[in-house]
Amino acid sequence: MQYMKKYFTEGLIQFTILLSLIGVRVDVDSYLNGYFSPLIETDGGPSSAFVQTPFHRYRDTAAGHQVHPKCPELDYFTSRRLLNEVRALGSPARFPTRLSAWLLQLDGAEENNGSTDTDQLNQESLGNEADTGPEAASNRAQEEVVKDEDEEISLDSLNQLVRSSSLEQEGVFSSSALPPPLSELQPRWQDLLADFDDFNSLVPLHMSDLDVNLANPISYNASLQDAMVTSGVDYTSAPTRGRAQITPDHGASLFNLESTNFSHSDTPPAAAGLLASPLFYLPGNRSHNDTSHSRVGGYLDEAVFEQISLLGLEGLNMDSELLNRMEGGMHPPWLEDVDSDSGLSLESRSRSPASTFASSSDSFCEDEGGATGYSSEVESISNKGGGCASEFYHWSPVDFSENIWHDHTYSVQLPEDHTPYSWAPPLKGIKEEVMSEEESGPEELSRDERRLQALGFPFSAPQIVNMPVEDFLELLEGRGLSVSEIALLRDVRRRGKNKLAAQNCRKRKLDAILGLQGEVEGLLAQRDALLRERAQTSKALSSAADGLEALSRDVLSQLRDEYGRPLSPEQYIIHCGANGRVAVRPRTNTRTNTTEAKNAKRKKDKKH
DNA sequence: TTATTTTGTCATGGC
DNA sequence: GGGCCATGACAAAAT
Repeated sequence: MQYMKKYFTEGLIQFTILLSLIGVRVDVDSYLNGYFSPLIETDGGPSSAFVQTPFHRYRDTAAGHQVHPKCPELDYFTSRRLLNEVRALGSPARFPTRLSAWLLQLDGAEENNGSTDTDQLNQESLGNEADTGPEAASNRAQEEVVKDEDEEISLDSLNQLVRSSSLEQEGVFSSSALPPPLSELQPRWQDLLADFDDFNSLVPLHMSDLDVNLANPISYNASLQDAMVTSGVDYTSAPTRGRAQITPDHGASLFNLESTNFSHSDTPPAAAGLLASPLFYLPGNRSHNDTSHSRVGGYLDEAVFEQISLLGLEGLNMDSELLNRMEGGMHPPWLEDVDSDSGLSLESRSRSPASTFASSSDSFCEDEGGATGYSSEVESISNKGGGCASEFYHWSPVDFSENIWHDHTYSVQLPEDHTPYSWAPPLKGIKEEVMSEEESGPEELSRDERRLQALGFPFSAPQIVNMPVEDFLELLEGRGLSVSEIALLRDVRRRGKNKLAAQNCRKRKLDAILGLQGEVEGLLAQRDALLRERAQTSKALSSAADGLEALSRDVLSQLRDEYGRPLSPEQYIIHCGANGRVAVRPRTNTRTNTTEAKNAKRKKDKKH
């Protein structure tokens, strides 16, 4: 099944290239990630990332520079975002200047946009290729070879040491038929012992190198990062692949190489070839402006005016102060503050309509099938034509169907695109929205959004959540809201913030688990390496001991006792004192049989 | 249909 | 004291 999928994917890519040749825009990346059909028009908006945290920025890539497929760095999405801003505020008629300017800028933006982003993207891609390409991999491989050579050198040195000692002994004692006097043997023994000192010094040096090598966390971190971004798509080659995503402007994400499983070896040329391919819309490429660009621009215009036409242009009785604040700049101060530590969606697709509303902290009921509880209260207030609720009730309710978020993917959003009023759904949400509109009608609203909508409150839940506390308190106090309304707003804010906090917490927990997993793997690898090192050292030491034993026997066989008889190795040993003097001493009872002791030691080592 | 995972929410504690 | 954040626990939705 995997092979079939692989072949199907490759075939799909080839088919996509053919479609691109004939001018059909295909979003392969989105298709391969299962967000929506590759041929469907991406109608939606920027990523759901309303606020961001560093880990969200780094979620999908080890280096943190990978462009997420949902990344709203496209003018098309920017335009949709502006549209959503207008819609979120109730009516475009409230901001005629801004809206007109925006609409007039569309054509200019079509011509001017995209090239810089794409240029930068390509440069980053090439830069990443240079940093993480096969050259870097080759360097890493060379480093590993050097490390291996170090180990081999250490072991070879040890073996040569033992062999040289033996050869030297043979040369010394075979050169003369008569046994040399002990005074002549002593320097030789000192040389041999000095060699053993060198041998001793070799082991800790080697072990320290081993520690350095094994303690190097880079490899573990890299694999961990790879594992973290591996989700259905093989990202294991990401570090060397670099960012080869081709992202033309206006949302026409033509190809995303990250969705294809290139191997380490063929990725750089493949990426370079694709970058240079006329199939991709590169900055300055004439075909870009002539084909996809204009076509997407046409889609944009159609979509924009279609959406505007759906908004309704009737006037709204907006609170003048709020209106002034919003008209003063489509980015109120509290909404500029959304670049916080979370890239999570505040809005979520509502749970089941039948989900129970069991919050004990507020007094609002589900407003389905006839508003009850708080909704009815709001309605009653508005019907009476008094109170703050009536003010908000005349607001054109925010079209929350366009603001349904269900981004559980911690998507990345570029800082320049985090316009707080843009509550367009992420791509996944787009898919759901498209499907829902075609099949089952508009998406259901979240519980809080339904309440806010029933209240006719001019702010969406994310706006309530992200506005500074000063503005929020001013909102609560300066509007003459009822206790239940204040409780609702407080609950909305509290739940929204806690939702983000929970998502951050879970992400941190996951990262911690993955980090610990990598650490455990690293420690296991280090343990294995140390065990291998110990075995090698023991083997070398045993060999050296054998050589020493042979040398001792050779020396003793050539020595004579006072009666002219050769010394028996079973009765005498050659002892080296601390001062370097070498002497022949009778064996003691505790050390009568070195062979047995040696064998016992070997058995003991084998057990380990 | 069931088991597992994901997500939202609440409660609690610390800052 | 209030707001915010982190986190465990629970329930419901999603897979």
